[in-house]
Amino acid sequence: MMQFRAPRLSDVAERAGVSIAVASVALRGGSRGTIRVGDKTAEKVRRVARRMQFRPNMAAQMLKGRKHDVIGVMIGAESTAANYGRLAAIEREAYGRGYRLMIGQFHNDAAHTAGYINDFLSRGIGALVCFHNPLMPSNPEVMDLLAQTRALVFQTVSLVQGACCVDVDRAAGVREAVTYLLGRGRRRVALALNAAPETDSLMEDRRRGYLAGVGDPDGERSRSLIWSGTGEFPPSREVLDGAVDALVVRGGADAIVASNDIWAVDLIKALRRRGLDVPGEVAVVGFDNLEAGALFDPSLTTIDQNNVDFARAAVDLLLATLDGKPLSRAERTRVVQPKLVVRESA
Amino acid sequence: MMQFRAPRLSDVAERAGVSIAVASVALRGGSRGTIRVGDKTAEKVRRVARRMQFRPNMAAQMLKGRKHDVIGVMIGAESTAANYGRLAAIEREAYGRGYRLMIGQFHNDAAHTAGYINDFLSRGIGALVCFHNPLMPSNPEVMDLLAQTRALVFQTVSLVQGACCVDVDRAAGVREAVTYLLGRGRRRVALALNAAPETDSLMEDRRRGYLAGVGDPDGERSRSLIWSGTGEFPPSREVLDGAVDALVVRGGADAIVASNDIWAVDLIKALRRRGLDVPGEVAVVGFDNLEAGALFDPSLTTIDQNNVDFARAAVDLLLATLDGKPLSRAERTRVVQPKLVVRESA
DNA sequence: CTGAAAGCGCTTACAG
DNA sequence: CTGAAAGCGCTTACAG
Repeated sequence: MMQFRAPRLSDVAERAGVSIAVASVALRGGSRGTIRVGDKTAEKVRRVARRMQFRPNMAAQMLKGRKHDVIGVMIGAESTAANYGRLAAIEREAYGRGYRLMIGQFHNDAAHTAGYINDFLSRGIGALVCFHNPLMPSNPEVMDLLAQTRALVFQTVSLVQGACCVDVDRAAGVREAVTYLLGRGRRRVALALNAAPETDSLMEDRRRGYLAGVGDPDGERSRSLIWSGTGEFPPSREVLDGAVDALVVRGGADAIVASNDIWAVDLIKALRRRGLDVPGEVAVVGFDNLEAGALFDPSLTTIDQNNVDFARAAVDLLLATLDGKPLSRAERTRVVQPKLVVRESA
Repeated sequence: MMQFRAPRLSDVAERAGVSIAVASVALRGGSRGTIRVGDKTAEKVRRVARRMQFRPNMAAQMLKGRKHDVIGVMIGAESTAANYGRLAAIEREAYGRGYRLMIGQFHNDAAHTAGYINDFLSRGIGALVCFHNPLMPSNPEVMDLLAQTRALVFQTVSLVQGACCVDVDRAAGVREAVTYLLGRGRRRVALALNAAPETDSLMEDRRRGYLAGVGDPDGERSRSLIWSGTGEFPPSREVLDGAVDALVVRGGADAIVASNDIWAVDLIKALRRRGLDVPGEVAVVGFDNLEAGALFDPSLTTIDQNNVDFARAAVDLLLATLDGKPLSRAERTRVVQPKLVVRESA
C-alpha cells in the first residue's frame, strides 16, 4: 500500500544506460522502424525493467495509438445467473486472446445506459457485446451510440444495422430433446411454451424444432400437444396447473419439453400436485442448463446453451470486425449448437 | 459502424470560436485555475460539443492526471453463480458512485493471474476487489503485485498486510436461523458442517453461532447434534446418508442448519431417502441464498449473504483508501449482517 | 545502435 | 476571457 512514483521508461533507459528509443523497442521485443536492438542490450534493458518493476503507462501507449485490448460487455441490470454464466465464458475466451473485459449494465433509465456506452467510447473501447433482451424497448439515443462502436455483437438478434449477432439454434435443441424422448420410448411428447409462437419468435423456434422432431411438419397432429402461455414469467400456480391439465390430463402426454429450466422445475411441481410421477409417468426437459440443474430432485435433463461456443463465436466476430475484415451478411451471424444434457427428469 | 476520426477538443474550440483552454474548462463546468468562463460561452461550447458528438479522450485525460474511475475485480476462474451475484451487486454500487468495473480472473496458473494484476496496474487501476478463496494457495508473486495496488479489498479475510476486508457475520446468520427454528417449535436443532471447525475457520464461525443460538456456550449438550464432514464438496451420497444417520436417526434432530445451499438441498434428498418428510419431520436451512433457492421443492429457507451491504462496504473501503484516508485496523474490516430468508423448507 | 525531437489529446499555469 | 506554451509518458521517424 506504499505510495510511490511509478518508474517511467526514461528511468529504465537511464539505469540501463541506453536511449529511451532503444529501451522502448527492447521491451517490446524485435525491432521497430529503423531501430534494431541487439540481444544482449535487449536482455539488459529487460532485466533492469524487471528489477525496477517497470510497467508501461497504458494511457500514454493508448495516446500513441496502441490498439485497445478491452472488450465491453453490456448486460441487463436485471440479469440472472444465466447471463453471468455467459459472461464468464466470454471472459475466458477473451482472456485467451489477450483481451480484457469491462462490464456495463443496461439500466432502466436510457440516459444511464447511454452514459455507460459513452464512457466505453470515451475510453476508446471499440468492441462491445450486448446481452440485450430482444424484447426490451430500444431507445433511439442508445441505439445511436451503439451504432458508433466499431465492433458490435448482439445475442439472439442484432438491433443495429450491420452489427453482428450470435444466436443459439433453439429449434435444433428442442428437436434433439424430442428425438431423445421418442428414442427412450415416450409416445406422446408435448411442448410447453411460455408465450404464443405467433407473437414470440423465440417460441416459434422451439415450435419448429418440436414439429421437426415429432415428424409433423404442418402441425396438424400435434395441436393438442402444444400449449402456450401468455408470456407471464415466472408462471403462476394456476397457469402451471392449466398447462398440465391441457397437455397431460387431456392431451395424454408422457413427456414435456419446457421453454426453460424454471418452467421445467415448476411443471414438475405441478405434475406432482396432480399425483404424477416424474420421470416415471411424465418426463420433463428444460432449456438453459442452469447451474442448479443438477441439484433439483429429480435432477434436470435440459438443453445447454453452449456458452463456450457462444463466447468463441462472439469474440471471433468482434476481433474480425476490429481487424477491419469486411463481413458479409451471412458471416455476421453465427449460430451455436446447443447440447442436450441428460440427467434424471427425462 | 462508420469509420471516422473522433473530434478533438481543438475541433470543438475552433467551431465554437473559443480557445482550447476555455473549451476544456467550459466542458467540465465551473472554472479551473485562472480561467473563468461565462454562462453563455459555456453553453455555446457545450452545444457545439454535443452537436459534434465530442467525447474527451480518456487516455489523454489520464495522462494529465485524471483520477481513475475503474475498479478491478478479481474472481476465481472456477467461480459459481454465487460470486457473480456479488459481482453484480458491486457493479450496481460502483455505478452509482461513478465507477466502472473491469473484471479479471484468478487462473490456476500464477503467472496468468500475475499478468492480470500487472495489466490493472499498468492501466493505473488502483482499486481492486479480490474474490479470493481464503483456502486458495497464495503465490508470492501474486501477493506482491496485490500489495502494490493502492486500494485493496478482500472478501472474508485479508491476505495482504494493511489491506481491507469485508466479511459476512456467519455466526450471526447461523444464530438467527437457530433462534428462528426454536421459535417455530423445533426441539433438537442440528448443525451440519462440510468440514471440521477445528481446521476451517468458516465452519468454526457457524459452530459458534450455533452454540449461541441453542444457548450451550461450551458445547457440552450439543455434541451429538453437530456433524462435520471432511471438506469433500460436493458431498457424496454416502457422506450425506451418514450425516442424516448421525444427526437425525441417532441424534434425534428435527431441524438441520447446513453449511450452504447445496448441502441443504442434498441433505433434503438424503432425508427423503430415509423416508423423512421435509419440513414436516425435519426442517432444513441453507446458507447463501442461491438464485435457484425458490425453485427447489420444498423451496429453501436459507441465510442470505446480503450482497447489497457487502458491495456498499467494499466500495466504501476502496474509495476511502483511494482518498488517502488513513484507516485504522478496525476500520479496515467491515462485517456484513446476513439475513434469514424464510421459505418452505423450514 | 545513439540522441534529439515531434506528437498523440488533453489540462493547466502564465502573461496579457 | 484569449493565446501560446509546457508537459503527462510513451512511440516512432530522423539524422548521425
